[in-house]
Amino acid sequence: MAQAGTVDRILDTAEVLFAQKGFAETSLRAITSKAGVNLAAVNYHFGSKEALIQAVFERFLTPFSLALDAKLDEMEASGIPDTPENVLGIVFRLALGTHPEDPQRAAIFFRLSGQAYSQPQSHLREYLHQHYSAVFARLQRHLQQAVPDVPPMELFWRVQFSLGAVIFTLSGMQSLQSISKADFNMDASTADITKRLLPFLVGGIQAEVPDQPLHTGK
Amino acid sequence: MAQAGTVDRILDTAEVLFAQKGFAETSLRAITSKAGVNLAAVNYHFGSKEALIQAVFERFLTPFSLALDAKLDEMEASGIPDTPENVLGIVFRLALGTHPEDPQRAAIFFRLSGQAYSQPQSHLREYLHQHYSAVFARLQRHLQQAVPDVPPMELFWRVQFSLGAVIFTLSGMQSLQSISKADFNMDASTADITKRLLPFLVGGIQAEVPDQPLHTGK
DNA sequence: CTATCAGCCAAACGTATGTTTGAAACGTAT
DNA sequence: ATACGTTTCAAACATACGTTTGGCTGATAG
Repeated sequence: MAQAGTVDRILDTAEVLFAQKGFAETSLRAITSKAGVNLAAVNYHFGSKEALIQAVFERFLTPFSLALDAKLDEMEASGIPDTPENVLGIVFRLALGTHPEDPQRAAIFFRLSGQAYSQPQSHLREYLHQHYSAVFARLQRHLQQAVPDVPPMELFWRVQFSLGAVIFTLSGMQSLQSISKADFNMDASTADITKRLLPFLVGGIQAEVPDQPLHTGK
Repeated sequence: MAQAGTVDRILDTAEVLFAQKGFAETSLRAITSKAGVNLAAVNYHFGSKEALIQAVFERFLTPFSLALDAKLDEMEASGIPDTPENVLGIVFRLALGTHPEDPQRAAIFFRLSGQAYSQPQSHLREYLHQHYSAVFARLQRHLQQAVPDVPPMELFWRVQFSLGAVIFTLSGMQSLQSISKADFNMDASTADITKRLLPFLVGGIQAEVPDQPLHTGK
């Protein structure tokens, strides 16, 4: 078994640098030198840079999706009603609270997700879809219960819109904060923005569907 | 003056490849060979790769922001009321209609914007902010008129959320479409998604602000 | 004590990148 | 036709990257 120190130091450093500068812009040399390990360690322990990236995501998403599954179990068992507020609240509290020891970790989580989604080459995207689409579908089913009047197709897109709002905002927070600071002289933490996000998303998800038929291609 | 052919062929090819694969992942050799021009042409006409990227954005955003400014003038002159639907409608119609000769161009526009925003190194972001923050602020002022009950700070974030929903969804449309096709057996064009986006964003922007004070530090 | 083997290390390898160079080709005004 | 400034071109340059190599280290088992 790999000695704990090296592998974890690589993962810790890589996730920070990937979140800060992106995958292509972060070299293995930057990671290893900052982590204080030898350059060859990455290929020795992970096999390749791409495998490193996947490992970083796996360490993030596996605990998250397990916890989300458990919370949804809990919700179903205790009869808490499916409202948009409840379903989205679970997700947000989990995203913010999965690593209570390090509040900045949540920001890294979102920035990494943003990087993954804007990555045009789809290797990583397919990997994520394969490993985590089940929990995602379950989430969407609960939301559908919450807003039965919204057609499933419409809801699918609204979930995508919500994902976009969340990931985009929280992954770009650093720069947005400087803008908001300049214009409003005020800070904003990840938790703050999340609180603002909730009513926005709820309002969007349960908005009335216009009854004029959408032009859906003949 | 530069010969029109070479410069435009480079810009045409670069914007497509940047949108498809990202900035770092697109080499000058890929651009120049696909464009049928010499490798050195990029550095000769633009100076550097980074300048090329900025030139691509300028060609996109300058006409867009000019047209948006004109439309807002028009709106103010003709006394059309500031409602979220009207303001957002103007933006969307413009984004979709600025290049009527090529409907795919709108998709490229959104993909490029997504690339720009997810780019963690802030050179491009600062450039965009410097050149286009004025129109952006004007847009936000109109929205503020539309929803006077939403505090300015709250509205600022809701605009960011909206931007995220738009850019994220439309820039990732290609892959999202394959998902939605698999789950719902249905296509979706940029125009379709835009139609779905509008009620979602309006619902989010004019959602009631929770009166419990936000935990803002302390 | 010695053999073993996973982990570590410095060094090198091959490749791809952005950029620069100097000469050729071109168009245009004299 | 000639001279001149601009544009194009093949080639080379320097650098950075991901990956591989072969030997070294140190703990563990026989």
